[in-house]
Amino acid sequence: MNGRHSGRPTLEEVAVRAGVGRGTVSRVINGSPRVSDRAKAAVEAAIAELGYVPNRAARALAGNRTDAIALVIPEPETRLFAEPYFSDIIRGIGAELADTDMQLLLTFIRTPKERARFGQYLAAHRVDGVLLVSVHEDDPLPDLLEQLEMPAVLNGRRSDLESVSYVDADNVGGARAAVAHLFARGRRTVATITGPPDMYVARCRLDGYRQAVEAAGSAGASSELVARGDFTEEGGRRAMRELLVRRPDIDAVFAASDLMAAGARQVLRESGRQVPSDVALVGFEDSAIARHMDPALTSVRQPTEEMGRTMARVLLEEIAERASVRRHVVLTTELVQRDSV
Amino acid sequence: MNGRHSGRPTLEEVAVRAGVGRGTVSRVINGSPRVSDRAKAAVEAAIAELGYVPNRAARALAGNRTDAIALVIPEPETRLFAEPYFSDIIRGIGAELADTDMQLLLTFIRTPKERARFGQYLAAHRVDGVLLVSVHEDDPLPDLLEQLEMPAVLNGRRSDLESVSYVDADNVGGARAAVAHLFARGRRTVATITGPPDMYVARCRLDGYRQAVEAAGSAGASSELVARGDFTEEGGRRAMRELLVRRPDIDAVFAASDLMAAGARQVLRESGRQVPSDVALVGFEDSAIARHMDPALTSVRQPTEEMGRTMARVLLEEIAERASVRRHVVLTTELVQRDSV
DNA sequence: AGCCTTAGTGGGAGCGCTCCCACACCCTCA
DNA sequence: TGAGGGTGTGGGAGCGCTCCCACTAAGGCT
Repeated sequence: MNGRHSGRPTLEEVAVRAGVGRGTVSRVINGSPRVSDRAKAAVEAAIAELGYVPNRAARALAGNRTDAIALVIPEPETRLFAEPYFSDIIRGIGAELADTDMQLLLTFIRTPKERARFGQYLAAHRVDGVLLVSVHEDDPLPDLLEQLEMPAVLNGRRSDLESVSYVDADNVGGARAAVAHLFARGRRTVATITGPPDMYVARCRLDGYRQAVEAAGSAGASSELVARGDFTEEGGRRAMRELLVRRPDIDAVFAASDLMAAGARQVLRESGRQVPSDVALVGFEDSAIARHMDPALTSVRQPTEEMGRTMARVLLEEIAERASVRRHVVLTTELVQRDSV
Repeated sequence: MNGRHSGRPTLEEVAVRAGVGRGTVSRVINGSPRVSDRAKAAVEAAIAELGYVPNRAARALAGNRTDAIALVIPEPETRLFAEPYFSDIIRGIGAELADTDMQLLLTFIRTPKERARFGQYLAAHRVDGVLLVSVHEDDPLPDLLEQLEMPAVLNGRRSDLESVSYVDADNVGGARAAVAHLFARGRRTVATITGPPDMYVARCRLDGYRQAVEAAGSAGASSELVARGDFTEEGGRRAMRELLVRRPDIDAVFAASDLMAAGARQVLRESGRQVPSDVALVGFEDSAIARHMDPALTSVRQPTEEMGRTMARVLLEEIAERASVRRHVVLTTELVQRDSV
């Protein structure tokens, strides 16, 4: 059944059926304006009658393109895959691609070997473009992409100076709003648990915290109130313990991720403090964890699905136009109020 | 830069460089045994020197295959995407595919239009095989796949009679173990909150519950102790309320999903009951929610990543051998004990 | 009327592979 | 010594498209 000639109609057969040439059928399929209405109608009828579907491989070979983009997920993040954050981004990407006939390739990069292989993929132009999630500051992939002139869009950026196109959330603004909210609720001693300082996103959230502290006219951002975490639950616990030692009088904590907030809450409870009556708590990301914490965690939501959509849209634009104009998009965040503050 | 001839070496160029014919190079690349060691070495050297990477499109066109498989995610489940369950499955699939040069295509099916389009994809043989997650009983896709003789593997099955290849977890055994554990801890009145009865997985978990109840020599599975949920948190709340009305003396609940367990716990707390002292609680899936509930939820873990790996492996086998031998794999589950029982 | 444009069209050439036939070449055996 | 089998090999013929050149027909201008 699966023989050499599978009986599927080809463009040539459509042409015969429609009584036109191969070129005309190709033009109709690709939406060229240089086709008469009569020919177009005939071709469309023939396509419908025959149930013709273009052969992707032939198209790719002849056209020197692939109609496929890769979504690259580096190893350290494959865990994060479980987060609504990622899945929403992917949903967004999928939604944006639905009307296209771009294919979405999922690519995990775990080992240096896989990284090298992916480099070859790129060099061999097996995809028309690349979507990169959660890039680290020292990730060489974006530079490789740029060098190969391969259209690419990052989710987040590596630094202020990011040159490759990216779509990011307003981390500074989100953090600022969260901390401002704590002050507005009458909290005075607002601490923060940061992400790893070598991650741009972590620095942004810390900046937001500092801005809010300053705006509140508080005694300036005392460095005693800043503890370093690493975006993990355990890191959140460690940082919280540290903060309680340094400043037992803390009455609010802004954690730069929900997971760290969860860790912090455990430590707070162990120390006999109630949330929110003794210490208010705000997280970042608005993940499932936030909703299911006790009390439910107030957190900063990023427009994740929209970010995914935007990433895809931006990439498609970059692929469409040959020239490589970089695009930088920053989407606003929103504070989701629950019971922890 | 991206011109017609991109300067990438072709198989022909490799042949010239190695001083052999095109056919020989092809044979080396495809691992044919009918090549002399001398020729093989020469070709491999030439490939390395030139940095040759086969052109996928040309290969697909000439070989009538695609070296790609699709992972299909139907709409109602795109939300579940956020669950570790899915992401682990995908991770497993990715891991298994890493050593292959199979590509993984992500395909969401949201609308009937998209479903139709995907049918065309299949008919046009744009993929070599299909991985299907969370199929519903009335899902026509598996039958379509079978009819098209397209290799396919389901995650879970539609019924006992499932004919298409599948990889499933031992839902019956997992549920049985969970409920047996409740009895072993001295609970007497063990209720269950089921999934929707039109889902095979829900029926399996209910079966497991019944088996354990019978084995415990309890007064048989009183239908009073079985409440119907729908795998959602709200469904869990509703079912729990119902159970408390029918049997206020319940001292344990087995929820067929963690999300329903979370809903149940809320209702239990509202009714003034403590978990686990008054009522013990067990979930299913071992999701992030389970770990972050208060108290942490004892739950049945499925070997999700292993399921993903197995799905990919089975699919690759099915693609490799032309004949369509169906494979049915059931992997064991494990009770993860936490604080809710 | 003659010329130039433009819209619309057909089909050759080629994209880079795999498949497979034909052809050496070597060894065996009678 | 010759027929009969392997092995290993080269290269023609496609796979189904897109690109582009050549061509026709219909109009617009002087």
